[in-house]
Amino acid sequence: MASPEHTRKRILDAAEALFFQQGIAVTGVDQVATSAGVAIVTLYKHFGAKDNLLREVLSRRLDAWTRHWDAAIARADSPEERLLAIFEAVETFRAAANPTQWCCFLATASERPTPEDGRTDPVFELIRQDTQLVTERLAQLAEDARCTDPAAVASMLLLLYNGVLGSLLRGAPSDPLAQARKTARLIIDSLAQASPDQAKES
Amino acid sequence: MASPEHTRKRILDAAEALFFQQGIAVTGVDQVATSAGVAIVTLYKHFGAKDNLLREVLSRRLDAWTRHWDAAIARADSPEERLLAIFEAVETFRAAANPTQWCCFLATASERPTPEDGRTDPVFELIRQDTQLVTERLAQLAEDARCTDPAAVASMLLLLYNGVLGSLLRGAPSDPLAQARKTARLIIDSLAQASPDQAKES
DNA sequence: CCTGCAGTGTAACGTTCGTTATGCCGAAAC
DNA sequence: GTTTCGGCATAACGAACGTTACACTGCAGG
Repeated sequence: MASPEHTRKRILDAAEALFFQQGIAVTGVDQVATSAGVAIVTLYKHFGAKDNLLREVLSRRLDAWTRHWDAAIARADSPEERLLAIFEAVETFRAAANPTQWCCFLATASERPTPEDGRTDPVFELIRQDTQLVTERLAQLAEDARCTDPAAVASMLLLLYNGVLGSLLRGAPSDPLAQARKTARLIIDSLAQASPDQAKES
Repeated sequence: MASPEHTRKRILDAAEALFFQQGIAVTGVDQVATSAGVAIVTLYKHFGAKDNLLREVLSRRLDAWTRHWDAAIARADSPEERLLAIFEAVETFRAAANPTQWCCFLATASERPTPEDGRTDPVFELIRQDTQLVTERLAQLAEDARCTDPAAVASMLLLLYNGVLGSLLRGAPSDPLAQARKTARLIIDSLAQASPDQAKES
């Protein structure tokens, strides 16, 4: 009934849920173990330290998020829809995975001291990877959509994406994904094949 | 050299900076006291408990934010500009106050367990007040601007506002305020006195 | 049968944290 | 000159936390 990987997964699931529903620092290791139905010793056999556990949770999360976004892009059938796929991905991802308050990476960044220059923190490295993934992908998708100003479109969509995540945490607006999709369509329609004169301004 | 109120303010300033640059739970009371240049005993004489300190920091922050927003609205000279004033307020507020990573209220919500129904947490009450302030004000301003769908405009602007805050935390896009202003203008121009047919969809 | 593995329970250690008690100092007020 | 007030230093307590050690159980495979 308990293969090592299954135990591992249970611990990761419990940690993900607790860390990002109530906060990382405020969640004790024993609470994670109890919620996963394992002994504290078992948790430490698997992960060694709380920070490693957090790192593996975030790493798994980054993989899952990438796959969901990949799938959403693959389902879309036009460059414009592929730009909007990020919001589809948020929806399917939240439906499939352990529902957390909002974004695990931003939540971690929020309650963790930024490492002083020179120091390299593997957890912050994952946060950086997440930001890099979203930034570069949106830039690429905006280019593929032949926008007149791809960089501007990418920036605005990243702003909307961050807005969706922040809105999930705040609880308002209540339907951030719908609002983001509407706004994104507005942006794309205005800056995609729009007349070049109104695309020039700052 | 040290009036009681001055000492109080120094403690609040230090707490605000530390809490929201590196996280609340991760910041010890002694660290706040040291940073403020006061003794731990003095801090407890003034606030009694860490949670009260946090509450007063947030309360002061809500007041200051309200005032900055008021001023930005007063400076604007058209209904559309008054809708956009929230982004001006973010800018002047961040320039004037202790610069924090992002939004104190969302940061607090992120690392704090949501109180179970029935329980009433004064800190969460302040978070709720912040959300209520932003929501209601944007709705009112959208009405004043005679938008065809004021509720939709208010929701989108709240999404953008949350996007600005989240982007500040993420560090990308690098100029969230500029992106938000551009996007907001797009929204307002499209849904303000726009032709009623395209305002009906979804 | 015995070896090895995955997991459990208990207990403990060292640290940090929030909080409080005690006693002292310096300056302003009467 | 003494009282009062705001603040400081030290020390301590109890609780919680991250972490580890030790001894035990149950099960699979040779």
